[in-house]
Amino acid sequence: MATSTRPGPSLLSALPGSLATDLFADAKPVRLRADEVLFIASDPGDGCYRVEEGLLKVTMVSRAGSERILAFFGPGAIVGELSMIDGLPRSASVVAVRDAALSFLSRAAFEAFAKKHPEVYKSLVALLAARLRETDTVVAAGSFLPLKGRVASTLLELAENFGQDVGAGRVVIRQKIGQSDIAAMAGIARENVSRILNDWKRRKLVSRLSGYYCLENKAQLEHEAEL
Amino acid sequence: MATSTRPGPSLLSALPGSLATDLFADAKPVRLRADEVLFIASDPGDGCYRVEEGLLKVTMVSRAGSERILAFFGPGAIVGELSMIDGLPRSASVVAVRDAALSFLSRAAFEAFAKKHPEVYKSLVALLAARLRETDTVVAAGSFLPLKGRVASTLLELAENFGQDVGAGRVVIRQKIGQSDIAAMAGIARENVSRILNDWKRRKLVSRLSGYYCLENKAQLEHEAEL
DNA sequence: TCCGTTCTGTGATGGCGGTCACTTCGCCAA
DNA sequence: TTGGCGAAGTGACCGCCATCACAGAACGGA
Repeated sequence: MATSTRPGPSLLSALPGSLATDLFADAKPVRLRADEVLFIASDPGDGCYRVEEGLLKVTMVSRAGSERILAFFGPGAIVGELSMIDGLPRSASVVAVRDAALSFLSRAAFEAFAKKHPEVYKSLVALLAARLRETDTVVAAGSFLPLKGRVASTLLELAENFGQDVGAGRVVIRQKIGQSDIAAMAGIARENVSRILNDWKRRKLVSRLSGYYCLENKAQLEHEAEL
Repeated sequence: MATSTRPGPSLLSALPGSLATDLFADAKPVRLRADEVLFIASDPGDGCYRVEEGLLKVTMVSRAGSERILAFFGPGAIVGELSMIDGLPRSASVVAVRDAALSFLSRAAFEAFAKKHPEVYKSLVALLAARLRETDTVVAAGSFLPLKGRVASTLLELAENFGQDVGAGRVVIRQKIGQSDIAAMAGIARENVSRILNDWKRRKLVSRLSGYYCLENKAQLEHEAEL
């Protein structure tokens, strides 16, 4: 029943309905307040979480303190699966952007479940494959695109995950994302995001409706994001 | 026989011995000459290859023609698994750096095998997880490190895959890799690789023995590569 | 051994984009 | 309304690094 929220919450994260339900059936609930840290890179860790509600960000932080956001994850998404799989320390940090509720699944629980339902591996493999594709395009964007291109690319990624189509190719990003977050995703300075976004507002490529960014002309943005 | 070269060819790519042998038991052999293209990004594709001998590089190429090398793969490595998994177009291009021999495994063959031996999924998952970790550190390096750091990071990655320890912390990279390739891996200009490498030669951090780069002081390089 | 071709070394130059320093806006709470 | 505070806008500056332009080195045939 109702396996998918209509716009498709994210190819990058969700497991197919019934499987996920069973897998997390008796996972331990975890709550986070806004800005609370779930874990940081290099922490030991051997389980993953499913986001039930709220919003998380996955980041890498430099010694100097600047952060690069690898992804935002909303309801349905899985985080922390790498350490669950290989038992190594967490590869990145995860922080709640706003209050969030999660379910924790230990490696042991996962393996027990997987023994009975080997199909989960298929889903896991699909999930990892999708992440790998996404990360590869991030590397490519960082290598080839100038500022504008990277911002365009970032907006499109957000639209992919949180976008709601509202006709005529217009897409609203249904999460409050600030410029500094966009900057941290694109890996550029916040000031430049401001400049670029304004330019695009004037040229009617994007707009802002009560705090939410809206892509007015997705096609044009895709063109900007081309390698 | 001889499934493994002694130093452990690469955490990032190989499957555990017996499994791999069986899985690729009747895979179709493929041969490539140096510089020949196996496939390019966006090609359709639904199978993967195991490198039997030779050397491949995985790259993203921009419209403008510049390339970013995501990885080099030698014997034992698996390439093209993403399309095998999800059936989508190839996410990157693969080119033979020198003459190479591969085994091709179709998606169908893989799935048939996986039905009988669900353990392969575990290996696949481990493989993908390792790749994801690697890619994440590439993103981080690109975000935070200055030129030197990225070169250091690149050399260490090469050492990881192709390094042979020769005592006293010295590691030789047992593949002929030119400066332009290092540059393309680090995502910087070739000229700067030259400058940096010379600086390091003077300071005895690296050396070159008949065409092979050698890390004389791995610890110091790791320090350069720190976020 | 000689030559061509492909790699490597090095300076000069310029531009993209980061940083700094503010100002202005928008939102909420008193 | 009115402060207050964080987010967003904008200009000026400046440094890192890509680019350009060659000069050597090295290597691999003929």
